[in-house]
Formats: sequence, structure tokens, C-alpha cells
Amino acid sequence: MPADEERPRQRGSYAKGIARRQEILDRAIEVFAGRGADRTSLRAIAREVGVTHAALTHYFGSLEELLVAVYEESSKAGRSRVESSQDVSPVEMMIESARTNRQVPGLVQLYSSLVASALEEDHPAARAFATARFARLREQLASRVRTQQRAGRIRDDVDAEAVAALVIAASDGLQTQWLLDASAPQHEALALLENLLRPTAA
Amino acid sequence: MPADEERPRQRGSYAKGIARRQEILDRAIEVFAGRGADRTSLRAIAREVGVTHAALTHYFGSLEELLVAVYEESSKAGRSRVESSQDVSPVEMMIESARTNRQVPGLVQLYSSLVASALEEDHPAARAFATARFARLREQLASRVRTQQRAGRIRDDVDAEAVAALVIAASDGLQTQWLLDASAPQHEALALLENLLRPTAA
DNA sequence: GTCTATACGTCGATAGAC
DNA sequence: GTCTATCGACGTATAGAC
Repeated sequence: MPADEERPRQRGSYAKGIARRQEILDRAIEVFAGRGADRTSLRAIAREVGVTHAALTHYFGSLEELLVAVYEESSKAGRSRVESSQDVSPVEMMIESARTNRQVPGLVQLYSSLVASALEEDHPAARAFATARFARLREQLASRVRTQQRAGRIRDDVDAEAVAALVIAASDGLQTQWLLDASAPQHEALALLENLLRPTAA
Repeated sequence: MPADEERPRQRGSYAKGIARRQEILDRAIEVFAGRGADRTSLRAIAREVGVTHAALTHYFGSLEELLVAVYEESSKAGRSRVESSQDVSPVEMMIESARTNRQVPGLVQLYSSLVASALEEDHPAARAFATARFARLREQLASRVRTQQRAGRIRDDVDAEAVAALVIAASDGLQTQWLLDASAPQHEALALLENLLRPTAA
């Protein structure tokens, strides 16, 4: 079964439709990156993209699916940049990914609102997004933890899955605290976690 | 300057108005606890409370202020229960507080949506709530960390403020992951953090 | 297939009657 | 102090032009 998240909903959508969808998505991302998280209604986005709001639902099904697509696409760059080397620590990986996401105005706000929606009932697109993201990240980070445990860079008496969940939670939560209050010790707290995970933590 | 969050906005609101506001708030909390986070529109709450939605804005100013009031009141019990003894660890304190909050259907969802709103512009009530909560919690936990460092229950080579921020972030983030996927190692990750903070962590 | 036009029901907020 | 009435904006759904 191939991934279906890149296709419009209808069966008969081929190259043209996909291309047009991508075109609209690219434009939406520009608009979004240009002025942040506010004014993210279907109608406002449509106005700036240059189509009617009905066209957006045609390609994306719902506002929430469009927002998910915008987030995935906007954060793609930062994600792939770091996933390659198994050398960087889990904490460093989340720090780097957070740094690049913060470059895009409104992206962290968008992420936060998608996660909040995911917790409510009847928001299937947001829930699927958030569930998949956390599952993928936990798996990825846990594997990275195991690698670094074997290399003696992370203490080997800790559960890799628990470390993964903890690092993700810390990264997300500290980002939020920092956005609300720039004096929150985001960096210090992450550095602390990194140190605590070292084999012979001083 | 006395706290003003318990007063209606208008100058001329005395005992009667305050009592009525509290009455409505109590009812709103019941309604909320009864059926969770959905149907939290001003109009739906008003319908169940037995007033018009305009009456709610009269007493609370806006939907967001009402939701903040509902959250503060609903989580008050769990909060005061644990704040007393300086004996429980910061992690235990967050665990306990999370446990009691989880008893109220929709309360965690409400919290998450308030925090998400706080990150957006033009949501002053949510932002004030979230900023104040994080500031208060960080201060409270940091002081607790220092106490326990003196007692030799937390390693003394870590910054108390950073620990506080980290514990809050971990607690919030793990709660979210757990709500989306009950197999997420919420408890294990918090226990891990607790262990890492011990002086002679095994 | 694509997209516009249009309509529906709901929303938060507010003005003014009483 | 609380209501009714109304406003503009919202997301979604559908009919039909092209």
C-alpha cells in the first residue's frame, strides 16, 4: 500500500492535479512564512493564494488537512538535515530541529495548535498527524539512543524508549515555555538533560 | 493592589454580581466536567448553564476568560493538595498534579488548547494565564529543588531553575504523548528523570 | 477534473431595549 | 444586569460552469 498523503482525495487525480496542489501548497507556505500563524482561516489563505476557499477544500479536504500539509512541508527541511548522522545526540537533534523550525514565523504556534486539536475528538487529520509524529520520533530517537549507548556516549542503564519520550517531551515543552517567556532556561534545561544522560555525569 | 481576577470587569459590580458570577462559573464547571472538552462554545455553555451567551460575556468578558476561569477552578483542588509538603520531589509533585487533572474529562485538552492560544497574538487572556502559570510553577519547583538539594535528595551540581523548567516541560509533554497513545512510556520517562536527578544515580 | 458561486449553520462579540 | 437582535466571519457542503 503506497503512502496516500501526497494525493488529492479523488481517485482520478493524476500529474496535473498533483502539480497544482503542490503549487497551491507552496504558495500557502510562503504566505504562512511571511506573516505567521494569524489569519490562518481557509478564506484568508485562499484570498492570498489567489483562489476561492472552495478550491482549497477541493485539494486538501479540510482546513486541518491543509494546515498539516503546510506544517509537514515547512518543517521538512529542518528534519532531513539532521536525521542523517547517527553521531549527534538525541538532545542535539531536537535542539537543531527546534532551531530551524523557529526560523519560520508561526510554525511553532501552528505545531502547538495542531497538537491541541489532536487531543480533541473529531479532529482526525490533526490526530493522525500528531500520533504519527510522536510514534516516528520516539522510534527514531530510541534507535539513536541505543546506538550511542553502544558507543559509550549515553549511560547504558536507562531505557531507550523512555529516554526518547523524555527528550521529545522536554524539547516540546521547553520550546513552549521559551516562546512565552524568553528568560525561561530552555537551553540550560536541555544541556542539563544532555549531561544527565552521560555515562559518567559529573 | 488586590487581585482583580475574581471581579467582573465593571466598576459597579459588588457582592451580588460576584456571587452570580461564581454561581455561573460553578455551573459551567459541572457542565464541563460532565461531558469533556467538546461543545465548549460560548453558546453551548450558556445553553446548559441556563443563560444566554451574552450573559456569559457580561461576566467573563470573553470565551477565553471563561475557559481560563474554568480551568483554574477545576485544577485548584489538585494543585493545593500537593503544594503543602516540601517533602515530595518535584517530579512526584507533577505526577500527582497530572493524575488529579486527568480525573476531570477534558481538562488536559482544555489546558493544551489554552497554551496553544497563548502562543498566538491577540489572545491576552490565554497568554496571561499561561505565562503566569509557568512563572509560578518554575519558581515553586526551583525552590523545592533547592530544599531537596540541601537535604541530599537531589544532586547538587545542577541548576535549580533549569531542573524546574525541565520537569515542567517533561510533565506537560509526556501527558500529551500519553493522551495520544496510551502505550507511550509516560510513567517510565518520569521515573527515569527522577532517577537521573538523584545524587548517586545507579 | 477544477474551480466558482452560493448557501447553511454556527461562531464570538456587541449595541441597545427593558 | 440580563435579554433580544444583529453583525461579520467562520468551515463545510453542494450545484453546476468550464
